[in-house]
Amino acid sequence: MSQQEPTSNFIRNIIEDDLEQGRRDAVVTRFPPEPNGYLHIGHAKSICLNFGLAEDFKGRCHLRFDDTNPVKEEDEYVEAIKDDLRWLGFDWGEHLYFASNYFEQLYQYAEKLIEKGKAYVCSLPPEKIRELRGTLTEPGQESPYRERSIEENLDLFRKMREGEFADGEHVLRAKIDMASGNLNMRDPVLYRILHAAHHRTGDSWCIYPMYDFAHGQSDSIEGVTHSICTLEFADHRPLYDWLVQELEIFAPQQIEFARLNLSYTVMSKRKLLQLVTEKRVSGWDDPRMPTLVGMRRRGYPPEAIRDFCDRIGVGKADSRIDLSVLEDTVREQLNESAPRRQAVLDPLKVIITNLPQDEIECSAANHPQKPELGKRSLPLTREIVIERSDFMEDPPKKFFRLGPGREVRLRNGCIIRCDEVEKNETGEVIALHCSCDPETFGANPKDGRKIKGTIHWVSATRGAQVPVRLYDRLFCDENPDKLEDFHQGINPESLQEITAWVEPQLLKAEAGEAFQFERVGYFTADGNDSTPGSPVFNRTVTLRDTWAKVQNK
RNA sequence: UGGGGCGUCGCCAAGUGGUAAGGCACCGGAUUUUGAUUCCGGCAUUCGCAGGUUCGAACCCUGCCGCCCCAGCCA
Repeated sequence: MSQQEPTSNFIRNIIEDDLEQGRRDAVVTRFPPEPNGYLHIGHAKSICLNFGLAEDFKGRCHLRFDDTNPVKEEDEYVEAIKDDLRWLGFDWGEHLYFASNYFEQLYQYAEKLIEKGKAYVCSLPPEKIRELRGTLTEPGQESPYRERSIEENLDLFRKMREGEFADGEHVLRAKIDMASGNLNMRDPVLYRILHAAHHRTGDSWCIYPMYDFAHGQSDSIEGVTHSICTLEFADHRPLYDWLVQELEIFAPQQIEFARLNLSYTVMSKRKLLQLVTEKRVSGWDDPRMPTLVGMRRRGYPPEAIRDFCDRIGVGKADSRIDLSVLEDTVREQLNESAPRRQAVLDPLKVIITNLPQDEIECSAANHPQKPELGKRSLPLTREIVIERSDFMEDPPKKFFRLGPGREVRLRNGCIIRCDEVEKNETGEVIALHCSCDPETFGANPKDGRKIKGTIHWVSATRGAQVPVRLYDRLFCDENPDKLEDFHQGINPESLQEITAWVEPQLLKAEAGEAFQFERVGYFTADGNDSTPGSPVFNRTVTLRDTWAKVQNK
């Protein structure tokens, strides 16, 4: 992968400047997922950014679960997220944290705020709070409970903690400015009552801090210097800074960047969850999903995803990256690492009428550009199958494949000529009768004739048939998010299940192993459905196909 | 109409007053027992628009235009 200097971005510039000016003497970042769902490629951008920055500036990056909402979070997700992170290749070392570990500290911070007269218990019902918040253009109105005494606030807040009230009865609010143009500053709710068991703290608490009262303080407690988040939190920064200042604690700097959007896919957890619950896909790890588990199952190497995150850059402009960028990184990675094999997706029988022996052992390189990866043998028999699309009865001049009377090279084998086309009653071509030139195994024709085309094949008697899933983009609309209903953009042909012919070697494929099926694409043995001796292949990505491009003109 | 953010090639993105990096895509052409890979070459006289400052502006100033986000006791 690219060893050159990472391209600069505004966050790097800020950090470099902070270091040079002496505002900071170390770099501490963090990746703060909420354990309420699976990670997707958008999270990968944030992960690569945070861990990458820490690595480049010789600092550290924490993994902190932002678990302040017990009704949505589960331990199962914590483990899944850790697993994804490790798979991507990142290591948080000893720095695994949970916002819930700070609940007591956070509570003390809240009392401090009350004591400073900067927070109060508000007993308005939710609807009333919303009503008094005002609108985008009109200022809000102050809560009638805003001027409660410090003593009363403290007493009420302590009783909230003790469980003396029901959910929603009271709330702790910051006392800031109901007329602020920034809605987040209109006395935001800091704590709410929630009689719910938390995945880590169990029933110890019945009041839980809101995001705004947990995130910045958690950053502060951990000594995070640069708290990097997405653009929609920019409006929260004044509150983040206000809390840090009023609490008189270490001040991290929040920096916002634009979240990732990928063409032909949706990224919101809500929509992804919908795809799963509505059974439009087989699960969070369906190979068509933009989730990390899905991409892993599809066969995308983690290196490719990291390379992708490097290539797309970091900025503040809304953008949508073309899927081809991701596919390119996947191909680049797999081209290097995947052993080559032969497989036929859509078979057409070929009978080699004059093959000198029943079976000939052909030697094939596992990777033509890397002889060190060795060779394997490939059985060539009188009956083989080739790709239907490699034959045309009435081919155009530039078709370098098989046609009546035409010659073509069998990859890793010899040259054959199509002598006869066999059809059934309906006129469908069912087999080709060909003759071979036995002199051309591993050699060019003696008479100097040039054979332009090479096609792949599989022995019809020695090859095997295995299930293959051809995946395509989940959406045919470039930006499903802007559709009235994103379901309208779903690609009805995103999955095609077929039975393909593969060379004998492929039966030994192990779950997760990736291959290039020559001239077709990269395929990975499915991690869930493959069993020893009977792999199931997922098409990870096709090969570039300039011939298809020419044809479409 | 309040607050915040953004506008550099089809899609991303460097650039921070000295005369437009790079990647993807696209278009040639060479090599090739994968129409793959690899390799060469092409691809913004111009930076949302209009003025201004300057010897000189994508970068500074002014004014417009357009797009995104915010009214959860979600994160």
